[in-house]
Amino acid sequence: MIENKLSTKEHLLQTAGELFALHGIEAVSTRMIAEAANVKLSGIHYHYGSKEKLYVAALHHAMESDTCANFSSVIDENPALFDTREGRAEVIRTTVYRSFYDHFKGDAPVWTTQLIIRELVKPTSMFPIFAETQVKPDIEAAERLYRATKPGASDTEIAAWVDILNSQIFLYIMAKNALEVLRGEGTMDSKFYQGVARVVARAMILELELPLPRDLM
Amino acid sequence: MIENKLSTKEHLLQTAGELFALHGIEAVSTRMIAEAANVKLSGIHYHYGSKEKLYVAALHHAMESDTCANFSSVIDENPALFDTREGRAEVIRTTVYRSFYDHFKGDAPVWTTQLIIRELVKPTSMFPIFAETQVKPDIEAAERLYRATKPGASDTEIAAWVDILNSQIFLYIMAKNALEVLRGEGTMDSKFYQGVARVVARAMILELELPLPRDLM
DNA sequence: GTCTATAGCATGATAGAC
DNA sequence: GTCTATCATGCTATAGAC
Repeated sequence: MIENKLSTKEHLLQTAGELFALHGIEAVSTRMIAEAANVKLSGIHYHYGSKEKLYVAALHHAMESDTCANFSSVIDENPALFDTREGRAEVIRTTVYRSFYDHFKGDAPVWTTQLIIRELVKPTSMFPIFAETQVKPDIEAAERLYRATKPGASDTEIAAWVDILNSQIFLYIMAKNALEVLRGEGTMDSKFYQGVARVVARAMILELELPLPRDLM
Repeated sequence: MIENKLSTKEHLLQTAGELFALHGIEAVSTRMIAEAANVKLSGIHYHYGSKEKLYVAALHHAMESDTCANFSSVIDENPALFDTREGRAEVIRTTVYRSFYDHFKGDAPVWTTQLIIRELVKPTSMFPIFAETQVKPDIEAAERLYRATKPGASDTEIAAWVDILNSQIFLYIMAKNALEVLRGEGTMDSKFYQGVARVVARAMILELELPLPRDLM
């Protein structure tokens, strides 16, 4: 494959990104990255200057290539759904199902989303950018959706409601290993996440007192 | 205060436990611990042998002194509630409210529970003990509760349902700093957690199609 | 751009006096 | 039990030949 020939710099970014996502920035040494990428240690500093700049570059790349669904993107796709109670329930169902699918599709976990999620545990200087471009639009869309049904809802109420979805994705990404030990090896498969999406969608729709779509009854 | 005079060994355990809970084991050096505890570096190795053994001792202490409510403890306290639909809804409400209260009470976050939660992200050799003594009883109690209402429920369905509660606690402990940046400094207070408990309890009760207690309507 | 060599520092752990 | 060294190792980063 001719396309497989990444430049040394791109190759380093990919390799480092995977390692950072898997173990966290502090647990990954430049020597580990160099060995995994089959590049000499000094190559990292030649191409990126420092370990931290390499991390920033990897996170930047991850944020740019992230296309996971959220309330904002689903509503933008079909704004008319917003106008009826049935439509808003459908928005919730679609957002939940697509979120789980996008985060956990395929056998290999997507390192780009893992890396982004890690910013929540130990925010770096990049976190404000992530918050502004990715998180804020999602939260604002969810607020509009919630208040379209319950106009007097408080910020706390809405935050807690959105976090039903976000926290579960966060848990399954951050604690995947432990949960597999707990519930059995190989149990965290795509069928599991599909079942989870169903329960989460039901819970969020019912909490907002919207009508359940037929396939969730 | 005479009672305040902990032995050097106990004092080290407390100090190290707080630091491990706050920053994670890898980000805390033995020198940091020694300085914070006002003990010489060699004292750590004299009393505990190694950094890892100190961590194990701190985690062991945390697990022993953990008394956070869960489905198992709430049901044991009043088994009669199990028999009616209204009672089971009450069990859920109580478990959710107490869980949030126990994990986030007071101004100072409880380092013992934080330390335990961290085992989920990077499980150590202690994790199987934690899973067996703390997690399994809770999960089994939740399974009985769920199947008492929906006898044909799958393991996945129940796991997803229990994780509505567990994941939210996990998120608020692991990502507290980031969420405060996102939602405003000082917004993650006890009033916030109370509001969250209400939403989570409503969602879990409604998802299981049980009747809402009056104060959650 | 890629290599070898090494500087400069922080880490976990130990030895031995008191 | 507590102190002051000190060791061995691994880390990030740099210098300079090719």
